[in-house]
Amino acid sequence: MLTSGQPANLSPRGRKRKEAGQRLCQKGLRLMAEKGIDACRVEDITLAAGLAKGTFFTHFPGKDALVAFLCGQLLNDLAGRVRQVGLSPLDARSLLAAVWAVHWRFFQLNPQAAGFLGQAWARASANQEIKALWDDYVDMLAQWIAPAGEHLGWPGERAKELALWLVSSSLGFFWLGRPLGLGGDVPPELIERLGRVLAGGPGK
Amino acid sequence: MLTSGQPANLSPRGRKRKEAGQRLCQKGLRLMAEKGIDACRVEDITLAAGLAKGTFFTHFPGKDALVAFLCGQLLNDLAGRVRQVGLSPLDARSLLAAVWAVHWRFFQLNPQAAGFLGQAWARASANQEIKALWDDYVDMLAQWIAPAGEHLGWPGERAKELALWLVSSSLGFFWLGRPLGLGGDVPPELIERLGRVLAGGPGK
Amino acid sequence: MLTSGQPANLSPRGRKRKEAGQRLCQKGLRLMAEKGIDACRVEDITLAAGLAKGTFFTHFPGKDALVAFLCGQLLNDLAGRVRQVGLSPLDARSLLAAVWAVHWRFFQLNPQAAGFLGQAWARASANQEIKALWDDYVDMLAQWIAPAGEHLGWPGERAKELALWLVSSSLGFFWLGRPLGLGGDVPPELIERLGRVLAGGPGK
Amino acid sequence: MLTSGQPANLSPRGRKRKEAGQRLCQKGLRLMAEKGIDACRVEDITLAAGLAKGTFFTHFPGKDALVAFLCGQLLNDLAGRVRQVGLSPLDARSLLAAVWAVHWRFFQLNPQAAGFLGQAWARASANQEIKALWDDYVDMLAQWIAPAGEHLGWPGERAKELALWLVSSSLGFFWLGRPLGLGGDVPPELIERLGRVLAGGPGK
DNA sequence: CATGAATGAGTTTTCATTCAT
DNA sequence: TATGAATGAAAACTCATTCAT
Repeated sequence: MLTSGQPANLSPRGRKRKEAGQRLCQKGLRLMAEKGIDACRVEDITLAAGLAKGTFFTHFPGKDALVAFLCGQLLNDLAGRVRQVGLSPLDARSLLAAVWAVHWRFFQLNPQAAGFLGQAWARASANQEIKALWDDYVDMLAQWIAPAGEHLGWPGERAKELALWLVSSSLGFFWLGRPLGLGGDVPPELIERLGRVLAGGPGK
Repeated sequence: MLTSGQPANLSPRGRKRKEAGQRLCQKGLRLMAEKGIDACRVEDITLAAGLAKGTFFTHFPGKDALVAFLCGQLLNDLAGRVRQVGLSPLDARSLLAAVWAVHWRFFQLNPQAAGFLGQAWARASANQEIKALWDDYVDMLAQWIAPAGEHLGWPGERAKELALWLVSSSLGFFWLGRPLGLGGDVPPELIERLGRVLAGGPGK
Repeated sequence: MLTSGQPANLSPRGRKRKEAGQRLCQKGLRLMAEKGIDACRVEDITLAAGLAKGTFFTHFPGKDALVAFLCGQLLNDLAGRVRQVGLSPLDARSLLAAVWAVHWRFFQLNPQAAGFLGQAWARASANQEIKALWDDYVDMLAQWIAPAGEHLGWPGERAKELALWLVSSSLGFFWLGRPLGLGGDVPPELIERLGRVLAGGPGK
Repeated sequence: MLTSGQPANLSPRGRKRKEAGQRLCQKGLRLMAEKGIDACRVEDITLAAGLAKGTFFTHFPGKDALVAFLCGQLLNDLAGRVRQVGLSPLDARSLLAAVWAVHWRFFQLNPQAAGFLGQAWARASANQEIKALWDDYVDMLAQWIAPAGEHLGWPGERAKELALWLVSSSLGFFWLGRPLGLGGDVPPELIERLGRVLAGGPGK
């Protein structure tokens, strides 16, 4: 696998191998997001990474494993950003808004992530590993925002739905929007207003 | 094709064929939504419809055609419901809220539709027909809601993004939520509150 | 089948059916010669003949049967022309030349026949009926020309080879030539000279 | 591809692969000539070559490619033999006779070649590559024999037809003859006489 | 470890033929 | 008899995965 604890003391050989694995991830993410997970062959990825087809299987047990690994990586990344939001004390509303904004910005700046996760999600029904990753992520998010939600009158036992709403409204927007050429350049002030307009809020 | 024009006098043979075509659509929608468009073989669909494999190709030129046809049908259905919203005069905020609610309810009651459209979307980059259908739908929606949006300070030239937001936030929720067992039973009052909480609106 | 003995007293229904069968043969010959026997679907033929697909099988037991029938028809036609040559008394050389010329002209004027027979031949190994038709034709021809051949010193037990030579050198020329755009307009005097030049004859 | 350039240092792996490719060609030629190009499945070929079905497609992009490759190989072989005829100075008549004899002997000794080329030809209308190969071959041959033809009174602008005649009268004979069991054992002296008898030449 | 040739299961699609109407 | 919908066998081709070198 690729997640090696120690950051240091790698033999030059080990370093090269690690770099190869990272290239596999990078190129794999890009190609799968662009061409579609199914339409992207293992060989496309290894070719882009400058490796031979067979080498792929020394890094991952199979194509599905790469998909799951990338899912985990992206969700991990997101989780880290969400955690940082919690470091600064915020009132309930601001917390939710901040969490939402984290997701929005992440997908706006990583259209590949939106494209990839959107597709990967379609496999959740067939692939237990992916489903579990998403489940865990939404769970974690729900625990984080549950207090804020309850403070605003959102029932605690429905926190998962609130979390799902935060994720899906941002991921969905960019996933559906990218192929249409929409979303990439929405100016910040409009983003803030999005929910308000929708909700019939004051709009200022 | 499956155009459901006149319910008029069909020979018993014609009726049978039409029913077969509808069964193909129904079962196709269900199976593709559940197992994934790619994972669902043509034979799975015909078997479920009680037909032989080859019969599929007398109804549709290929698998892609069924996917596109179903996309068109679902978006058409949605468009019809949106149009009905316009019949009763509403202020800007209520209009947007109503349009959003139409989408939300549609996907809540048709989880298959969410599952299917979510996946079909992944093929928009590769399948021009599907992309065009989506493009047209978002376009139509944008024109419908542009005045209301402008009334609330949302720039008219960004109406497509607003439309996308309305669609994606509802489709995304149910698409991501269903495999997790979320979304199906969210009570109406929470749904109304969703956007408000998110947007930091009054929330009460 | 299509070969009905009685030329007359056909009910109007019978006449129509006979005409349909002839249309099937005509269009079938043309389409198969043009597109290739395998590439030409049964439906292509019935469509061109203004009939429904299923009707084909009330005229012929299968596609192969049409191919064989057309083979037989064409070879029959050829045989008839060859027989006419025998009616006028000719010396040995002139007889052979005349028989060859009959074939040559037939294929020059019926490029479809050359195209069709050429392909049909490829099926002789798999289709006993076609093989038998050819075998019979060559046999018949061999008996016709054997005396003339022997008169010129060609051993009688090799008459089949002589017959084959007469047929193949004309059929081959037009079959290979047509797709290249060659052969259709070779002027008569060159045709006469063909064999002489090749054989090193006087050439005048 | 199968370019047989240098017989030089090939890794044992490369040698094995090359041999596999050659086996594919050999068996493919034989099977297609015998059973018919269309009736011969890719798997028939690979099985005969001791390989798995999929391996075929690592050597050739598809079945058509093998057909075209074999066409090219056979015509190349023929071309080489024709070129050798030109090395020894001959008068016009002898040159034409020699060129014809080269074709005749080639097809007599390689009945598979006749069977295969005959069929491959039927695909010239559909397959541009094959058509081009034949076109080039006839063109080349025409240029070679044009002077000799003109010397004997055959118009230079009709040299292609003369070339076609030389090829088709030999290829046609063996192609049509083999399934009938004719042609394989025609003694040399009869071969020489063939054209003379046909042409009404001296016949002795 | 890296390589890339070999594998073969799996999928779409075609089309001759059957048969109920 | 004519029709055309249904059938299902067959074939080409793809590609994840294995494994000898």
